[in-house]
Amino acid sequence: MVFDRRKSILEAAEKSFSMFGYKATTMDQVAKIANVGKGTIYTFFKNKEELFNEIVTGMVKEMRELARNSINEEDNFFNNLHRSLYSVLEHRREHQLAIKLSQEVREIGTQAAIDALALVEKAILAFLELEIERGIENNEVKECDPSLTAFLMFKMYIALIFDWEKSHQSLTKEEIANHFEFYMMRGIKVEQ
Amino acid sequence: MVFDRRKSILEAAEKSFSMFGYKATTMDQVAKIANVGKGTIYTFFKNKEELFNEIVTGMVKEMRELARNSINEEDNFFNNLHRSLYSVLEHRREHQLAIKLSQEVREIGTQAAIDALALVEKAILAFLELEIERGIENNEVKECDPSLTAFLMFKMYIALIFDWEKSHQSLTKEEIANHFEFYMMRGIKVEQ
DNA sequence: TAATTGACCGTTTTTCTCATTTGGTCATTT
DNA sequence: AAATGACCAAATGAGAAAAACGGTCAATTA
Repeated sequence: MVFDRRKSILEAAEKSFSMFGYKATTMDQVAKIANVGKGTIYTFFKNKEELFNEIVTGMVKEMRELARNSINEEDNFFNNLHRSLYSVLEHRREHQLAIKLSQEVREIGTQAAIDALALVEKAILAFLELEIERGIENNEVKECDPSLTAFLMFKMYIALIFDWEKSHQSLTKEEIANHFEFYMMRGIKVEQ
Repeated sequence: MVFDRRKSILEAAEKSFSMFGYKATTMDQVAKIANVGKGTIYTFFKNKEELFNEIVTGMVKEMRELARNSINEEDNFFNNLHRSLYSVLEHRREHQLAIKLSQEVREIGTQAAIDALALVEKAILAFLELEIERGIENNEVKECDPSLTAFLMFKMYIALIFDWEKSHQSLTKEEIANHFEFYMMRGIKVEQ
């Protein structure tokens, strides 16, 4: 059984970035946690930023997988989309790395942390866009710009899950599903 | 013709807060611009915060008036709400004080600036809520929680006017009206 | 005598300096 | 050939000194 240095470095980095954020994580620390010399890190990763990207990419992949697995081909557009959006955003809300990076963006605005969270958002939007395109093809969703629709849908979920509870009691999963269905799917206008 | 010191102070303060933000505005500076002694300011306003509140309250009143004047009793819910929301948010976008305060919140997170913008948001939401209640009474809008509906409507407008253009070409007034009508009023679901 | 003022006060913020820490390298060791 | 940690220039942070701040009030003005 050989000692997999690359894997050890990645595990140490994930641990450290999750606990201290991007800026406060030092390469010396990662080396110590990983039980390797500092120079060894640089034989596997070009620099701190690339090591960080590797970790973030992994998180994004994980979330994409989660979203994919929430889709049930038998089920309808609305149920599928609600299940995957909700589970991804709940996962993100509880993911230590995502939490720490959000905090870092808020408190010191580290560029690398901003970029990482933007990457997560971009991945979610790309996933949503594909699902909306499928919805249009299946005639479950009206003709519309999938990109804009994904964008507004995402904003609505963020508003329902994260923003509303800043000034009101937080909503349950069922309430969010109902509101999503009411506002986004059916609209508020009384039909004449 | 007497010299209205209170008015002069208010004008100087508005100028200064708009140019430099809350934190970077000094009472010495306001006094100098207003052509009064620093002590005079404190005969009219308890402290810097209260002077600032006076200015912000004025801005909110101005926006409320603008929103009220956009409502035409003859017109329907959708047209009225679009006109007033759009004009208020465009006004806010171009209002020097609002711009400076947004920047200050982004860059240094001054509490007084955060509170001021929250006050503006609260006023807009209160206005929307009333209009939505009227819409429900007139049977133009389906039964729903006016508070949550106002909140989501506001978020959607912010997304369309401010957020979308961060990564795409900005939308025209007509496009925003159409998207608002499509997504919020009618919904994306194909009716069976 | 009522209104106005700016010198003044304690506190906060900014600036400057310098010792420490950082990301990254590379000659040496394994 | 792979791994290492002493080493380097650059970035950072602690701490002291100086400047600027909001707010007060005795002196001044009208």
